Parts: sequence; structure tokens; C-alpha cells
Amino acid sequence: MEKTEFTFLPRQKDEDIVIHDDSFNEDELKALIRRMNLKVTSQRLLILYALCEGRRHVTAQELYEKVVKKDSSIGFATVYRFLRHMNEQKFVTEVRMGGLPARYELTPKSHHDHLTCSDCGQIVEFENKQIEVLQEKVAKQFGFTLNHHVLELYGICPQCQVK
Amino acid sequence: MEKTEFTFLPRQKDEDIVIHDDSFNEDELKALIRRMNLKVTSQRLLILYALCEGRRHVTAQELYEKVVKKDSSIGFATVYRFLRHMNEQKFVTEVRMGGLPARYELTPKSHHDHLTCSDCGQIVEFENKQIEVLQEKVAKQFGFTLNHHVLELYGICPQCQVK
DNA sequence: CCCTGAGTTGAGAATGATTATTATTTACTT
DNA sequence: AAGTAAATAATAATCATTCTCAACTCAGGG
Repeated sequence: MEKTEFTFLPRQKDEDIVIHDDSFNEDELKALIRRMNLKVTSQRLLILYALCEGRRHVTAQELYEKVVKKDSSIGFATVYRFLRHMNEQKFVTEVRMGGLPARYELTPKSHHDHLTCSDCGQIVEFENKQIEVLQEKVAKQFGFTLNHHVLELYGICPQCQVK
Repeated sequence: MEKTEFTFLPRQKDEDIVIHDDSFNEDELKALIRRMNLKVTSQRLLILYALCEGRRHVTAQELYEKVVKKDSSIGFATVYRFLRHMNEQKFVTEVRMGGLPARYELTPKSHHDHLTCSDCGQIVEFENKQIEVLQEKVAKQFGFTLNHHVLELYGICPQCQVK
């Protein structure tokens, strides 16, 4: 288990996370930023920190609001810019749904698909091997070699159904 | 081949389309609008006409520009409004890709997904009932009611594999 | 440790797609 | 034909995101 993996293993819930000083330490975050050929700044460290420790699938605004609490002088453009960089370099993945604001997650090591609530935007992740096998089958049927797919399910979540 | 099906059978290429006076006649378009519980107006007829005759997957702007040539007084809000109505009533389907403007197509009678060649862009449409059943299963598992999904497979087509 | 220049930042303006507002016009009902 | 509810054009508003740019800061060499 290598140390550097932590940044790519986002947690499911806030409560799951206990940050010991040596797990999200500055050096590791700095190395991560350098790997993207970017300069290390306090702002970027803060943003990364918030991303690692927070809930998955945040919008840029949510992330900005979180980060502003730690450093009230930070600008939202900085958050957008950094998210864009990280997305380009595949360190985060952008998820878009309808016309709603984009949501970001640290790119997971293992693939998963999304089930999104059309009403509140909540995203549930899932993995289904059977579906994946069938996809391979379809591709083969047309002589394609498959290398990537997007599966997004849209519906209404239990909470929104009540309303 | 029933007459009323034409509106739901978008064409692959512009060249495929020959509009004889009796195929997209006003009465049929009017009936279509009334089926949505909307009033028949010259603007809506024009928009519908442009949608039926044009290429698939147009943006609201493209459609507006097309329609404005026939009636220069038409407003773009009218196009957006009507597209929204038709989308709500499932007469057109909205497709969003990245942060790009939404694209619309007349809702095809039979649902299909896409298998796209990452190399040449060729698109193969397919349908797989088994996958759809599994999707319903996943949604139910999380308490969601499913109403729509996007499944896009990306790979290399047989022709491009040879190269 | 300081200099330098290239990269980064914050603030706010700009953009682009889409939606809301409103006064006016139009379609359908009686 | 007259009344009324809906639709329209024009334009303002909104919302997420990107751009601009002057001021600031990091990294690397002397």
C-alpha cells in the first residue's frame, strides 16, 4: 500500500474520515501539485485539502464556500481554475447533469457509474459487473474494441419522491 | 407505415430528406402541437417544421437561426420556450455534453444507445434490453424511480483497428 | 539570502446559455 | 364577432463559468 494513494481514495461520508497528521500531510499534497507541473501555493493546498477531506461530488461553489472559511481572501476564480487544471490532468473528474452546475470528485482508482436525482442533483455511485460484461458483449458484436464508457442513470431519489 | 410517425423518425443525413407537400403538412403539425395542449401559432409551426426537416441534434441557437430566416421577427425566447415544452412532454430529447449548449432531437420511437469510435467518430446505435433491466434494478436498489439514462460506449471500430 | 521572471492570485468585468418579465398581440371559446 | 387566456417579441435578469489585469509570490540561481 503506497502512501501516495490516499489522494485518490475519496471517502463516502464525512464521518468516515479521520485525518491524522501524517495522512494528508503538506508534503504529499505539494508533491501532488508538482506532479501537475504547477506551483505550490497556500490556496491550492487549501483547496486540495478540502477536496480530500470533504464529501464527494462537490460543486465549485460548495468547495469555494468551504475554503473561504479557512482563508477569507481566496477568490472563487482560483477554485474554478484549479479544478479545471486538475480535471484536465485527470486528477479530478467532472460530472455534469442537465443544466446544473458541474460536480467534481477526486478521480477514483476503481471505475463506477452514477445515479443522479433529477430534482436535487444528489449523486449515488454504483458499480455493476453484469452491465459491464454486457457492454463488452455489445461492442464485440459490432467488432469494436471497447476502451471506455459513460453510464448515467437519472431518476428521483427517495427524499424527493416524498415531496 | 403510418403518417403520424414521421415526426418521431429523425433522419440520419440532410440528403436523405425529401419533403413532399403532403408529408409534413400543416394539419399534421397542428395536431402535434394540440396533442401537447398548446395553441397553434405560426411560430410553433415554423419551429416544428425546421426541426423535422433539419439535421439531428441541433442547439436552440441553430434552430433559432434557421427559423429567423423564414420569419425575421421571431424571438429566440420563443424557440427556447417551445423546446422546453416539447422536452417536458417528451416530444424532443435534450442531450447535453460537457458544458456545451444543449442539443435537441425529435424523440425517437425506439430507445437506443450509442457505440462511438474514438478514432473516426462513427456512431453505431444499439439497444440492449438486458442492460436496461439491470439499470432498473440498480435504481430500485437505491430507492430511485428511474426515468432516463445515458449509455455511451467508446472504442475503436473494425475499420480503424486495421490501420 | 536576495533577485528575477514566470506563474498565480483576487476582484470584478465579461461571457454565453437560458429564463423571467412585461406590455402587446393572437388563438380559440361562446 | 367579443372576450379571455395564452403566446409573443424584446429586453432585462440570472447563473455558472471564464477572462482580464495589476499586484503578488514561488522557485531557482547567484
